[in-house]
Amino acid sequence: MTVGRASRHVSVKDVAARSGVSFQTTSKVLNGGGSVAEATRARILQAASDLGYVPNLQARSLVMQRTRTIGLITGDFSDPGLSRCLAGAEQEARRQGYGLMLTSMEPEGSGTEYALPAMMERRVDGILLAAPQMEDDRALGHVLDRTLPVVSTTHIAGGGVTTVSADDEEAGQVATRHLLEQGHRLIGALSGVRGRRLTQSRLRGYRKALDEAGVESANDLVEEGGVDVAGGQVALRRLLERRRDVTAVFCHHDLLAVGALTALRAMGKRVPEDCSVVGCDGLDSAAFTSPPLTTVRVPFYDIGVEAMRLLLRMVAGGPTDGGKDVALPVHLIVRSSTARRTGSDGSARAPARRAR
Amino acid sequence: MTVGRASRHVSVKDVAARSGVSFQTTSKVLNGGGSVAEATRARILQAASDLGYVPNLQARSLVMQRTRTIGLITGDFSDPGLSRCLAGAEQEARRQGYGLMLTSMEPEGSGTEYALPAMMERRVDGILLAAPQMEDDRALGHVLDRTLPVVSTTHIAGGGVTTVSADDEEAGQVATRHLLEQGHRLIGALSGVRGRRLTQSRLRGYRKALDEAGVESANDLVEEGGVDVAGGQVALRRLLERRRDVTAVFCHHDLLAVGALTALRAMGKRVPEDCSVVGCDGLDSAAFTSPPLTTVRVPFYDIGVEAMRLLLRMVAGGPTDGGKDVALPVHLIVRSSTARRTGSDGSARAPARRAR
DNA sequence: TCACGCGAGGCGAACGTTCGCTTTCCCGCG
DNA sequence: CGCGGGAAAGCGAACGTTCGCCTCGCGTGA
Repeated sequence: MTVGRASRHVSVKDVAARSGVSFQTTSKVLNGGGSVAEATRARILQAASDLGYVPNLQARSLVMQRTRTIGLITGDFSDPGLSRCLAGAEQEARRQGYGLMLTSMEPEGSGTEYALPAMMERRVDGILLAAPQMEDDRALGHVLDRTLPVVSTTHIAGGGVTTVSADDEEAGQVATRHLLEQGHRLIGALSGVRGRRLTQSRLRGYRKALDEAGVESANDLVEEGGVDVAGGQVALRRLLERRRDVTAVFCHHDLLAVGALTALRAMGKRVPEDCSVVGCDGLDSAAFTSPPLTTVRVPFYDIGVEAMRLLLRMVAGGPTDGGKDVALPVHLIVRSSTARRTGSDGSARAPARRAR
Repeated sequence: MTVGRASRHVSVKDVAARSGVSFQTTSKVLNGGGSVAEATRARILQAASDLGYVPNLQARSLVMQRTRTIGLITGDFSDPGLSRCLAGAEQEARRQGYGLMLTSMEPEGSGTEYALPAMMERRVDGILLAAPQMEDDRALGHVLDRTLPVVSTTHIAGGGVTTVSADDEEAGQVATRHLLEQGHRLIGALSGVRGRRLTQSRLRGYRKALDEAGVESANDLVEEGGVDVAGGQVALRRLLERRRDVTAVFCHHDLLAVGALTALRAMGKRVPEDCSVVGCDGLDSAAFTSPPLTTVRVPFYDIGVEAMRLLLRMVAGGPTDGGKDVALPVHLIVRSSTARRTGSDGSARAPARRAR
C-alpha cells in the first residue's frame, strides 16, 4: 500500500552533498576516472552506498552517445527454435553488460512500423533481427539505417545485412544422406514455407544428396508442409497419394515430422518399418515422439550467442564488414524413426547407431 | 561497408534551425502542445520529416521522469508456457506504447544480482516478473523497491507483490474431477517441483476433488515428477511400482504427461484402456501425442496480457493495491488419453466428449 | 628563493528534451 | 485614444550525467 509518488531518485549531486565535494568529483570516483585522494574516495563511496545511489543510465547515455542497449526484433517467441536463439542472445548480451529492448512482430508481419521507430527513439546501439517472417519485408531492408549495426538470423531482403544462421543446406544434405545410407532410394520431402530462404537451402541440400547418389529427385517428391504439425499431416497424406512407394521422408522441421508420424500411424503404416522419417531442428520434444525422432540438430542457442557476439563487436567499432554470412554446423541425431529399408517383410528394426 | 562512425543524430535544434524558429517552439509542435501558428507548424513538420527527425527518448525521459519502459524479468523462455505469457505481455505493452527491457535468469536462479540493478539503472517505470524459479528468492522479494510498481506471474517470497496467474487449484480440481466422472477411483498424481506454489495449488485441487468424491487421497499416490519429460517417465514408473492398481494419473503439466505416456507404452500398458492420463497447461504439442492428451488449458497468453495491463495501470498512477492476486480461469480439453474406467476387458474406448 | 610540476578538486559546458514564464505584437473594445 | 487580452514565439532552467580545462596549493630541484 504505497502512498504517493515515488520519492525522487538519489542522484550524484545528493551523494556529493553528503560527502562535501562537488558532484563532478563524485562522478569521477564512481567511474574510476581521474585522480582523487584516497580519503575522499572512500568518503564518497560510503555516502553512495548509504544513500543507495543508482546511476541513471539515461543521463549517461545522453552525454556518452551510446546506450549499452541492443534492440531485439523478433517474431513469435512461442517458436521453440527462436526462443532458444533468443536465450543465447540474451545471455551473451548480459555477459557483456548490454541491455535488451524487446519487440516482437505479429505473424502477419505487422509490427515493423512500430518496432523500428521504437528502437530508434531509444537510441539502441545495434539491432538483432530474429524474425523469419520478415525476411521478404522489402520495406525493412530498405528502411534499416545503414549507419546502425545490424545482425540478422535470417536473410534480409535488401541484402548487405550480416547474417548468422545454421548451415541449412548441410542440414538437408546430412538428413538425406542418412536415409540413402540406410538403403532408401525413393525419398520424399516435406518442406517448410515455400518462399523462405531456409526452405530453399534445406531443399537444395536434399537435392544435392540425391544427385550425389544418383537417385531420382523428382519435383513431385516434395510437398509443402508449411509451419505446423497439422500442415505436416496433410502434406504427408498428399505426398503418399501421389507416390505411394516412398519409403522415407525428410521433413524440413520437427513439427512437420510429428505431423508425418501421426498421419502415418493413422494410415496404419509403421515407422520406421514401412516408412522412415527424419526431422530437422532437434527440438527437445523430438526425443519423445513415438518412435523417437531421428533429426538434425540445429544449434539455435549458439546462433543467438554468435549473432549477438558479432553484433557487439560491430558496435564496439570493429570492422563493419557488411553482408558477411556466418553458418554454424549442424549434426545428425539418430533415433528410431529411421531404419534400413526392408523388402516386404518388416524384420530389420534396429537403426545403425543411436543417440539421445 | 559503412565507413566511419554514424553521423550525428538530428535533434530538435536541427529541425528548428531549418525552419527558422527556436528549438522550444519546435518541441511544442512535435508534441502537439502550446499554440503555434498553422503556417509555422507546417513548416516545422516539413523540416522534421525532411531531416528524418527521430525524438530522443533518453532526453525526454530525463526531464519527464518516466521512461515508458517496463522491465521484464523472466526465467527460461524456452518454456512454452512462459513464452506464451511473454508474448501476451509484449503485445499489450506495445499496444499501450511501452517498451520492454528484457532480462532472463539462469535456471539456477543466478542473475537476480544482475537483473534488478540493470532495470533500476535504466529507470524502468515498472517491473513484470515472470520467473518461476525465483519465487522463493527471499533476497528478491526483499530488495524489490516498494516504490516501483511490480506485478508477478508467480508468488513472491516477501509477499505484498501483486500477482496474476491461473487458477491452479481449480486446474487440479477440474482434471481430477474429470477422471472421477469417468469412474476412476484410484487416481495417482505426478507433481511438479515439490516446493513451488504452483505445485502446491494443483495438488490441493487434486486432493479437494478426491475428498469431495469421498475417494482415497493417500500420500503415496503422488510422486514428484519435476520439470521435464524424463522426470515424468521415472515418476510414473515409481508410482506404478508402489501402486500397480492405479487406473488414472493426473500430471501437473503436459511434459510430465508425455513422460507418463511414453513410460506406460514402454511398460506395455495401453492408454487410455489400461490407464488414463490427464495433463495440465494445454501446450500446443499436447494435441499430437499418441494418444492425443486430455489436458487442462492454462491461458498463458492472457496471463501475460492481464499482468501487463495491471502493471501499466499501476504505473499510470492507479491505486497501488499491493498484494492483490488475480487468478484466471482454466478449462478442460478432453482428448483421447482419458476414458471410462473399464473392468478387466479394454472394450470401452470412446471418451465422453472431444475437443481440439 | 622562485619557478615548475603535479596531485586534488572545482567549474562550465554539453547531451536533447520539456515546461513555465516572459516578451512581443496585434486586435478589439470601452 | 488607451488599455486589456490573447495568440505566437522566445528564453531560461532543469533533468543527471561526463569531460576537458582551470585553479589552487604544496613539494621539489636548481
